[in-house]
Amino acid sequence: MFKKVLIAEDHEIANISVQKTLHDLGIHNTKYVYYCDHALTWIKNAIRDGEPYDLLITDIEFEDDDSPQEIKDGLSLIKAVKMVQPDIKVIVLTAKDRSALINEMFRENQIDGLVRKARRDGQHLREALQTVYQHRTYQSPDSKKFIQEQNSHEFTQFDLHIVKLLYEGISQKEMPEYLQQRDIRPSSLSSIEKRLNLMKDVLGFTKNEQLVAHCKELGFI
Amino acid sequence: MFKKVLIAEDHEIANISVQKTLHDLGIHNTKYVYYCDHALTWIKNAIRDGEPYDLLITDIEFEDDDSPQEIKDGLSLIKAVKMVQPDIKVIVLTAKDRSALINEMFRENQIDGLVRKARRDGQHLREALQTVYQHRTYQSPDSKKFIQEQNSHEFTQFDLHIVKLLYEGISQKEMPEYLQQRDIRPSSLSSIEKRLNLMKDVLGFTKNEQLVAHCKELGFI
DNA sequence: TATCTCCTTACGGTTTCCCGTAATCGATCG
DNA sequence: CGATCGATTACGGGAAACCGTAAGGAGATA
Repeated sequence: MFKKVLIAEDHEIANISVQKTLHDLGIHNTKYVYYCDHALTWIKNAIRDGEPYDLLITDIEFEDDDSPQEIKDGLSLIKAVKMVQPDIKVIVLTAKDRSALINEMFRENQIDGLVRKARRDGQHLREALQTVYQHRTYQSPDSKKFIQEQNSHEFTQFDLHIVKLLYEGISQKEMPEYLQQRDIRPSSLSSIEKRLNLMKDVLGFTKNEQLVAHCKELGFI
Repeated sequence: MFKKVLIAEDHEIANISVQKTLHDLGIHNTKYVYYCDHALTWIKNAIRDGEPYDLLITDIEFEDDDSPQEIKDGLSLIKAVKMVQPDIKVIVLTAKDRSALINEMFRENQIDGLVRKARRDGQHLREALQTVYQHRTYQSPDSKKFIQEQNSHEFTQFDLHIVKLLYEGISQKEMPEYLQQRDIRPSSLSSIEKRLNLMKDVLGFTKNEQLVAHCKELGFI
């Protein structure tokens, strides 16, 4: 089993449980941190000392507080960590379902396991630890189901831009101007309308309100 | 300190930590359940056996799964529990900030403590346990701050109804019909428009998209 | 260069939404 | 009973969004 594990998770309550789970599995050399920046520092120091971590368990969403951080979310942390230690195993622990981002990370071999914070998450974490230790990838059942449901529409950068503008209160009529300023193409009102229609159609929505709420909920914007 | 505590929390990882926290404080007579219905049953049985619980620690959001439940969320659970045991102390543990609902529960003396799942939530839970045991109420600092920020607009039932309809993809034009069917008043298009304007005005929004996303994010709908 | 195709843009008619004003209703009070 | 005030509803003009169709442009191919 893994020997040396780093846990990056801002919620103290979640952090305690992960530690306890590892402890129960006989992993005693664990370090837990509440900030991404700290996580990266510990990873680097461990390499410097010739005793690198085997595994990083990290959340995705980290809350901002009064101590400003360089790295603000788990995905950025993973990228930074993989730069300095490409062979480290990574298990992601997340409350939200961000299928698009997560799928991409799996494809790029940036992560080895995904556990969604849900009813049986403790069990799933144990399974993930076992599976990833055997050099296989793991996804908790909830997230698998969700990803299957969810692959109905692949959002392009353009899609996300216009949804984000909607969320910021920009009217469709004003959008062409905004998009041109940012050198985003296409930029015409027609294209925006067409694209919004397509998204709503695929997702079974009738109103932009639903689309914006949906994207917000999934963490796309 | 409390002697007998019931924990209702669907996430196994959160549940483990709460148990551990209680254990560290010397509270060993704890029961943890993953469903609201189970929680109510245990409360009732404890009363029947003459050994009622001192304290209920409960989440608010419970995820649906394949085992259908009578009580689907923490607030309903609290109401049901208070019916059978009005003197039980209640600490709520929640990830989202539902200031309106929570404030109401505090006012009605339905809950004694509120801990938001955040960076220092373990610490806050310990503080809540101490404070509530002394018959005082407790709110974790995050939630206090949030409630202050948030009191810009007090959403009425009517407000939430129309926002919810928007979220469901109903056009404003169709809303009067819906509202009349459900005996909600007022129901005219004018009233709906006026109310939407007021909400957007207070919150500094220009579009319904923002309003819906905002309410969704705060768990109002 | 001519042609075909795909993507983008332009345009016009219809619906919905927005917003101000005026009429109606209902309860309270002198 | 009439007056008054607040809340609700009705209405109408103008703006934005919606939707189908047609025109324009860039790239690929022969």
